[in-house]
Amino acid sequence: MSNLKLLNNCESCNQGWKSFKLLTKSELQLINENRYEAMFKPGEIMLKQGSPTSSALFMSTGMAKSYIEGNKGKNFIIGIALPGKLILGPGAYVDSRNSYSVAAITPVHACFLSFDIFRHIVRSNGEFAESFIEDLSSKSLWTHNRMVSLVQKRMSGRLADTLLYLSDDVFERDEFEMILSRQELGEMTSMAKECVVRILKEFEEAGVVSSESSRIKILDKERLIELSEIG
Amino acid sequence: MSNLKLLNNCESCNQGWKSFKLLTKSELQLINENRYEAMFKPGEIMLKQGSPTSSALFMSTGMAKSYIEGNKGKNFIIGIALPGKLILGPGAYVDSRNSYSVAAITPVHACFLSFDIFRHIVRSNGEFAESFIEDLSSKSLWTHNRMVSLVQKRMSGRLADTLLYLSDDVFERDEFEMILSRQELGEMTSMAKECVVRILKEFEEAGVVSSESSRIKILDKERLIELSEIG
DNA sequence: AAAACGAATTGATATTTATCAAATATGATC
DNA sequence: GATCATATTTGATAAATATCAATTCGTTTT
Repeated sequence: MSNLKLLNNCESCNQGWKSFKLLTKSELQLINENRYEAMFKPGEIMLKQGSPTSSALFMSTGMAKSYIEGNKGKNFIIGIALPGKLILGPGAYVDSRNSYSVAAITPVHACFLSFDIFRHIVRSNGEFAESFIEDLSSKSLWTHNRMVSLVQKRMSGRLADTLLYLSDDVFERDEFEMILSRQELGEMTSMAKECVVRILKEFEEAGVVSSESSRIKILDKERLIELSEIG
Repeated sequence: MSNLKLLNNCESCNQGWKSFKLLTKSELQLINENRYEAMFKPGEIMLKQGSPTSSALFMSTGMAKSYIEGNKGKNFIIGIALPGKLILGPGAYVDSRNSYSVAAITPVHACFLSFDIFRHIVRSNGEFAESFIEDLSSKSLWTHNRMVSLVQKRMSGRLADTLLYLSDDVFERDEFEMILSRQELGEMTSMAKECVVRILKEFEEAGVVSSESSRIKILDKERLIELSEIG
């Protein structure tokens, strides 16, 4: 991991979190002066569960997976971290520990921002605080939906949900590089990797998706949504 | 549901949320003047999923269940709402809809507080905002733990977790009234009610818990924790 | 190109969990 | 206390999912 300062400042960063628009010039400058820029190669851990939450993380390019290291070494993938979104686990405000790990999937370019300063600004800037609360809330809402999906749907419904997530929220297109291995898809949908293979094959045979090498294409989105709803 | 004003004001309410201590006199008064007090009988719905989040809710006495109405009428119980804790779903800051329902289990005495005013104070009082963020964060952390438990553990581990939750967090003692039906225990642990019965019986036969009528006693907490860890 | 490695796939089987139907218990109501 | 409704329990069975072992495939290394 190299650590050159590649961006001049946060103001010129076009991947900045939208909430940063609510900061004053001096607040933004404070953030800017206390950031640390880094590059990660695929597979490298950017944030380790259990380590102190000394910083909030922003990605300017690349994709990463957020995951919880659960019981007996089994991981649970929370979701894909994307540029322009805040990465700051709930532990920051509870026990000052990162509540999950984050690992780069593609090459990642990211900034670590001082959490102390972040916290200070949250206290003093009400609009920013509200915006942060909105961010926390929408993540929480997403987690709730996720939980209901995982708990109430069968494998095909869960896998359909994850394919829709990748298509709608991550790549914003119907054809995309499958950046997760079958194992990882399993860690996201609570399935054994072999079952991922089987259900995916079912989807292919039904003409819902096609996959050549590592590329996935959603052929029949209607049907995929239906599969998600059937559960 | 009757609606007498039984408490004079928030200041004298000894069940108030701890964050309220951070409010100024005038802020607390504002809250107080815009609250609406209500009593609920067991089974009555206090907050309905999907309805507008016009208010935050505080219970001064009683217990309620928070639950998501999921796919095909199946419920998922998030947890037990207790006096002195804020009830305000993440939807408030996202789509202005209650993201889950809340129903009284015992008789409940509660106050509805204007969300507009709550929101206004969050913006203007940084300490209060931070305290609210801490609250959101700890709920979020709890949800993450919950999700890992539900996804990675087998039935006995999940049920052990829920019994520990009731004992440690809800009743704060090892013997308590089982306020949830087997059906509801199932909605909390993602199990069929018949399976709840069976596993509970296993626990009894192993001398881990005892239950006479609707009273549950944890006899061997060590072992129950072990069961939770085994998963 | 051959070898080596890990990921993906497949089939067979075991385990876990849900469902169904029936019986029993519990509690509320008259 | 009899009756009704509902919750709990039980046993039998079915469905869903995981595991194991073997093979194939794709990449990288030699």
